[in-house]
Amino acid sequence: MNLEKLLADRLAPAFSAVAGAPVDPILRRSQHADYQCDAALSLARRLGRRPRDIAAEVLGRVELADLCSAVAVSGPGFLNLTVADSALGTLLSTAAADTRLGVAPSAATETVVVDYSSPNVAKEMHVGHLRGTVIGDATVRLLEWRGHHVIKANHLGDWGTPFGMLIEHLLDLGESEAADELSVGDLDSFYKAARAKFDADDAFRARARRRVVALQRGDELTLRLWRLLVAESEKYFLTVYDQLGVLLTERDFRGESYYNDRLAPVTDELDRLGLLQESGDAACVFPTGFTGRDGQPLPIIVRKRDGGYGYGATDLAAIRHRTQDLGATRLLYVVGLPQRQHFELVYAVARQAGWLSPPARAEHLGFGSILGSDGRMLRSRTGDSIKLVGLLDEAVTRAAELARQKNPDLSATEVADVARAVGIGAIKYADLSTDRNKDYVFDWQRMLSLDGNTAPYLQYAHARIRSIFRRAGIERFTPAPITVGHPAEHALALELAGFGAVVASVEQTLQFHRLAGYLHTLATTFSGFYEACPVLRAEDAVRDSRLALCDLTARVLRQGLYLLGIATPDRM
RNA sequence: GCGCCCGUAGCUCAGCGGAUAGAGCAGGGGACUUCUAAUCCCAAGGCCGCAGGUUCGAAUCCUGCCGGGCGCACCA
Repeated sequence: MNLEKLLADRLAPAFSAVAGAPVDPILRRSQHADYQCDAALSLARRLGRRPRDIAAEVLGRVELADLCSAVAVSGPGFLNLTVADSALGTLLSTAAADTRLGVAPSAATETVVVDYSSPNVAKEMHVGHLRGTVIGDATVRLLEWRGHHVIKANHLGDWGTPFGMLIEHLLDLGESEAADELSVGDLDSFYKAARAKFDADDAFRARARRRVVALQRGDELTLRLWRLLVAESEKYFLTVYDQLGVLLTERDFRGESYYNDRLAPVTDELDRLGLLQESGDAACVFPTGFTGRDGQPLPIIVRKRDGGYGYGATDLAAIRHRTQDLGATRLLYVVGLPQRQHFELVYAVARQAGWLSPPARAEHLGFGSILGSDGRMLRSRTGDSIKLVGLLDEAVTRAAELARQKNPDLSATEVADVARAVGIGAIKYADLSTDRNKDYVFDWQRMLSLDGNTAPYLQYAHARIRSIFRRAGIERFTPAPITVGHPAEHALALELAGFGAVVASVEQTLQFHRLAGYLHTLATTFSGFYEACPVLRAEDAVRDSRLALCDLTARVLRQGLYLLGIATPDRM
């Protein structure tokens, strides 16, 4: 169901014939027609001809009679295309009969690793983990739907110097008490207590340092305690993921420690390649083209002065593993924007070492911060970071109030289901509906609003369509052929026919706000259609066709929201 | 000092080198014996941070400023 591609595939040869070379027929939606083609304008200079003449010649050659009811040269040389109702009807009838809604899997599927979420063991998940987890989840859903082999990599912070103090604190508390504290999700106070002792108590600090050494040496007792910390934390993270409704499971934890055995080989290989340099008693790689303060070259610290490996080494080992062992060709890192430079360095080193060569490539999917209404990073009144579970609970509570207030007919269980879908959906949608590079302002009022570009609005649009079928007493609907006639039907059909193009585009750019924007436009266009075109009150074939349009709209909304990780209740 | 991100309507944001810069919210006006008004329709609202440049054409590309945020060696 990629109408845009159908049109482009007809225009391209006509343009190529006129230009004598391959031409991209720059096609886009238009206010002046259904689609406009801008290629003649950009071609004018190259061909030394007037753009309107080029457009006219293309118009003479292009074969569009079956797809368009009108094609005309307009303005300085645009080609305005009006899609034929008959073509829309055929296209949508086919899509409606397809479980994939006419969106085929990607032509070139590949193995993709998505590195995201990545909380730290024995540390609370806070709002800072929200965006990474939500964007990563949407990335996984979309790429999987397009048929790629997607490997979820939850790069857990499960190794490093903090574990000395955490293990010593665990010993102070006693194993079972510590496990209790962690399993109920009180990670924050556990970590803070350890930290406080580390900062205040010299003897504790000394113990913690010895413990780190024991851990790195592979001391059995120490490792057992470390595993206890990791296991309890993972258990807790899984409850958060469950509440958030993301696809991450226990199989996706791939902590930093996973790469421990590979750090020495990676370092040796960098050395053999002549990339490793001693600098200030540390073993570093200085990729070309990066400078920091005072114009000094920027290093990736592979091995620290104390002999331990830096996180750069772990990141390099992970890249090598992902491309060489897992056979991945697309490496995605859903990590906050502040770490941009770090990843640029890592990718540069990996390329120089030959672990990241075409077609394999890495991409940092950075994202901005979540801000409070004061325009500063979202924090609690006391200035602490906000616990993610608290935020999610509040979303569900607020949504439950809303559901009870708006629809008193719902049963208690229905309210609970709707509240979860709407509350969690609202948070995710607020995140995914704006450009991920930008910071965004967290605002309960706005994200839970029933109108505007929000999850509740889209969920309502979906539920409203489902209610049409309930009212009609239709349990399982078999789509009838779709016939497009009324202008509002035409507008809706045109939107529906654009779903495939949006999905294909987001597959490349991973700009989920485009998908969100598409769904919002689809929902408002549907509302216009529903306002203008009677459905159940229409007669026979028209009624069946309109029901099919309704059904297809509901399914596209449902699938689109699913790709964003958002649930669509049948009733609201 | 070097680098990255951001600056578009009162607010929150779209805008992929092309026609008169678009939505939503708030504020103004209208439409309920309803196919769920949790909706829809109408009007209003803009030196696209500033200044140059490239181009037939710039919110979009380039350069330089201004403003906000964030990085820049042994934490991840």
